[in-house]
Amino acid sequence: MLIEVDFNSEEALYVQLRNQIILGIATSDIQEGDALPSVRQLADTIGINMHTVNKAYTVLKREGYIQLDRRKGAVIALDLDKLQALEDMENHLRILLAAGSCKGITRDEVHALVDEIYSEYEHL
Amino acid sequence: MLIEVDFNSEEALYVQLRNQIILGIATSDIQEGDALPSVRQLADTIGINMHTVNKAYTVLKREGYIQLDRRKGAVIALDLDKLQALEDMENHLRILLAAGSCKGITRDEVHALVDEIYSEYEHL
DNA sequence: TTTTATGTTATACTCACCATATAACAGAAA
DNA sequence: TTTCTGTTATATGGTGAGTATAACATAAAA
Repeated sequence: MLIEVDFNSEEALYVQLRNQIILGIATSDIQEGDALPSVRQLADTIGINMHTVNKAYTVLKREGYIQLDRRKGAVIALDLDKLQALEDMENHLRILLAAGSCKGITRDEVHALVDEIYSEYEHL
Repeated sequence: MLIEVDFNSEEALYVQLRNQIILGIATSDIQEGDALPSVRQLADTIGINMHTVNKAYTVLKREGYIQLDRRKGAVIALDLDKLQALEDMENHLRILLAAGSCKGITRDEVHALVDEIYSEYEHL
């Protein structure tokens, strides 16, 4: 799996890593049981510090996306706390949709966007 | 319009202000042409520094939600750059939906959430 | 005119977070 | 034993958040 980082982005590096790995899981680019590169290896590949990768992995572990195994490394292991996920999504959507609504984005247009994006996550 | 702030939140105070004002516009709590409190007045009301409110207003101005008038103060004035808004929403949704998809949230459940939230923005 | 309130700008300070650097440890694989 | 792993600790430079104080030009109200 290819992981890239934008050093000019306002977003923290470890957040970019976290997001890209979540995207990789959603698009089935990496799957349950697959191992991610070691913190030192990934850090060396993209040219950043080991601790930055470690922080991304720690966040992903806390959020229930991976488990850290001393033998296998960081392994994709999804913790399906769906209620929590729904609550998180609702909180984020409430702000995001409010901003869109102010800008004239209709409910139907949001539905179309959701369909378009979700179709990227279902081409099994 | 009631504006509250959570000092224990991880989110920056000026971001909380920005979000609440956008929510206020979306729910028609405040409307085009309405004036927001002055930076000093709002800062005094919620017990924070003037510059923090000023930063929120500056962001809202840059994002096209208000215009700052020396006579009327901060006035709601929507700049409908819909293309930019759609692009922003798509970028945010791509991450948000990926996380949800990993957690087992279906496309239909997202649609239901969108409908539920949008209905709060349309009870004119 | 004087007073008051406005947005705006400048500077400086504390605090927290980000990213880095170096180092060390215990456990497991080669 | 050697090597690699995750993990932890400590320190440093940089950046942004929030506050504090101050000053300015403008415009409304007295």
